[in-house]
Amino acid sequence: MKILVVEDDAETAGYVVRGLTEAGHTVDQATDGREGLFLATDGAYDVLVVDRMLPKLDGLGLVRALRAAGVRTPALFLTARAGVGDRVEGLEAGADDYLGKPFAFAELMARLNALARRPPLSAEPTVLRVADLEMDLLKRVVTRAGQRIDLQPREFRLLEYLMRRAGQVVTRTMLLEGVWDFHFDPKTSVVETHISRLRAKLDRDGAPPLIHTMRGAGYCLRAPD
Amino acid sequence: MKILVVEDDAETAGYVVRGLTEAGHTVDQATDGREGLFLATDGAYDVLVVDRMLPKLDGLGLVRALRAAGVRTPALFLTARAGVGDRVEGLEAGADDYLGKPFAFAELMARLNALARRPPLSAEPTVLRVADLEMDLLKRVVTRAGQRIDLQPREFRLLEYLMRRAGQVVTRTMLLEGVWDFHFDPKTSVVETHISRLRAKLDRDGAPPLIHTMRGAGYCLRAPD
DNA sequence: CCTCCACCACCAGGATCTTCACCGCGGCGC
DNA sequence: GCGCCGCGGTGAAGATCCTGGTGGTGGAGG
Repeated sequence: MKILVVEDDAETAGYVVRGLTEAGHTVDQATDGREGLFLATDGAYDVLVVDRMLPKLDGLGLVRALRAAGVRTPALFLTARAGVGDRVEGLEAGADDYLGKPFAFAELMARLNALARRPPLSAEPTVLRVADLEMDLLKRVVTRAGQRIDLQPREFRLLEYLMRRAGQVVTRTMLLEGVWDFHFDPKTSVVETHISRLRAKLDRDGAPPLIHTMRGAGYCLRAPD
Repeated sequence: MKILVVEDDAETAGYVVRGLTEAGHTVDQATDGREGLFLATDGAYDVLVVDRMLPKLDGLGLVRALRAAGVRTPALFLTARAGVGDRVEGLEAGADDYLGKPFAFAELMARLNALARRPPLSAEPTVLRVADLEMDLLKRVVTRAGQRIDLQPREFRLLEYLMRRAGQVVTRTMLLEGVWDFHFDPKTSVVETHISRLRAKLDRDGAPPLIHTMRGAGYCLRAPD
């Protein structure tokens, strides 16, 4: 899930961003309304978390502008007080939900899931499987043929990305964006390096390789025939 | 299904009773603890819905009295506050589940079904166990390999949280929220400090470590392989 | 055979975790 | 009230571990 957090208060922002990141989401951050609007207009987010009061352009204006631009990404407002008046105003502007500060992170998460129309925890697949490779997202444990494999955070993220797109070709650019949050080409072989490390761990004792190189295109995780 | 609702607030009571009746259940009602106890003692109910705060005899006392009288009908507490402290208190008294107000009727229904379906013997576990580590919630006693370990209140809370989620990764954010009731990032190493203290007590005489660091993710309480 | 791309061993910088000493606050006994 | 004591939070120092960059090697494809 890709989330944009627009919040000027560094403390709140940090807390939210950290929590969302820990929960395995990709998070971008903006500290004022103008920047938020700029980022949000590309529409690549699943959901927005927007502070009601912001420098340059406040939350209300931001969402109104977004809607006017035809962006329908659901937005949740963070607000000091969530009185009825505020709520109406916010909903008219095109917000989808409200959360008063201070709030419990768990509640934020639940509401975001609801907004993004994701089934809450229960239905969320907690285990990814490709051939004899398993990844348990809750336990953060990966096994191949029942054998435990431990991965570094980045390796884990990389493998998760690949497993969620098993059978598809995944380009280097996709990986840089999805796993590294790089929106540019670092001109180094970070990706290759990590693919290499991952292979070394996955195919340890002569197991058939799962990660296939698509020369000139990218990589593909697929069960061997 | 036969259900007893003990609730003094007429509005909430009406809401719950109507919903349950419409769902095809037989519902009795009491408006204070004394009356509730009187009705519940005949044990003819499948499940009880009990407000935490009641005139005459509060929910805690009611359930305690019932259990003392040998009635094991599962009980669900409705409560304004559902903090960890309250929960522990409630569990000690013999409640089986908690639901904070305000609540969705669907959730109440789901929880009641779960409670009623539960084999009566296995009431909410009063003892948590992970490998050779045991925590008795009633006695507030923790032992490792039979050896008593005493913990400070906060350490106890932390360990309880971890044990209830044994095998899963628990993020720092989850801990701050669930154990400290912090809804923000304190930007200090409170969590780490207490994890450290807990480890020191748990793994005293060279016992294999139970708390595993998931670098970049959080911690995980798990039996060693 | 040549070129380009992919692979991987190695390293240093830095992020993250661990531990420790210290201190404040509140409870308790006097 | 007063002072002691113990719990629990703070912050910094040090250990540990990750990770991205570099560059040489090897193999695929033309």
